[in-house]
Amino acid sequence: MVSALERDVRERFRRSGYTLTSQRRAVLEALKDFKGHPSAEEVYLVVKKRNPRVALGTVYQALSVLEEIGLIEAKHWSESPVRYDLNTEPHHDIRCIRCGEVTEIRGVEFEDFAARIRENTPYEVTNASLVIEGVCPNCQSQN
Amino acid sequence: MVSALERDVRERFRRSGYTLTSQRRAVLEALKDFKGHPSAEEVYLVVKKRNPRVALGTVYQALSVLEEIGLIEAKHWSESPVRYDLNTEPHHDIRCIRCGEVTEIRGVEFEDFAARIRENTPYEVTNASLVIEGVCPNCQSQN
DNA sequence: ATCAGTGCAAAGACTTTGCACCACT
DNA sequence: AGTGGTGCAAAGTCTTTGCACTGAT
Repeated sequence: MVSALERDVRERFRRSGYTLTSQRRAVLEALKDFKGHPSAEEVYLVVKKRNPRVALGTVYQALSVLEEIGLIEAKHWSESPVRYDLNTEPHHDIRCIRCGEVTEIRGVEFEDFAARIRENTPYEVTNASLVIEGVCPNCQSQN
Repeated sequence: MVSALERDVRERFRRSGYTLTSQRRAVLEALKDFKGHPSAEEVYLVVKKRNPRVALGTVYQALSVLEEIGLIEAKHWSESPVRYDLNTEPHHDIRCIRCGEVTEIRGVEFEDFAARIRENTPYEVTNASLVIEGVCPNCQSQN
């Protein structure tokens, strides 16, 4: 059976005009398998295991295409490298500023809030996301 | 008369243990004067006009100290350089992905939302902020 | 044959670091 | 004289770019 995600992937590539290449698919697979929010470098390492010929530059390019067509989301936390995740259910993540662990936050509804933003600006909003950082329970106890 | 901000500045430096040097003050002044959200480089250019001997590295260091003690806020939009603003009234900014213009969004209340976040995670939240991007009216009309 | 996509290396942008010097205790 | 801060340059990290090559229409 072809999954809904699979159909969505093909559909988005078709509409965008970009080609669904094996490298781009591999990046998507790597993101699917990766627990947490890998950086481009981390995605690259996973992808390279299966196909050692892929270049880091290609992974960057693939991530940028996948983000552009809405299949993945880029997270800009305050430490440097951009991290990515599959754009499935809307959800929010918090990242520990000590150890870097990323955890999902449940029970917080963002959509009404995003709607309010759209009502209150003449901009055409393309991205409204949360950056949440803190200290995880584990690191708190190590004080 | 010594302004409230001025008192706050001294107080925060005192509590933090950092020294309120002329360079750090100059960075703060530059941020006060700058309309919009300057990058470290832009702050540096302003500061250098008054004191040509300051180094870019010092500006980076000063910004990092000022952020740490809560006097300024760092904004991580999706294009690369971090941009800063004075941490005065809570407010939200949207940045045009075409021209880079930053505009304040009014009429959106974040505090209840932030409280919900705190309730729904075991992390000690140190930073919860919004990244909002879009296309400004001016750039929309240039399509 | 064409043309988007790729691999590779080199360049680029932004930021941090190391270290000698400085200024204030 | 000791300690945190500074100026400067060099190094570092993350990302993009140029270009020749490849692979699918």
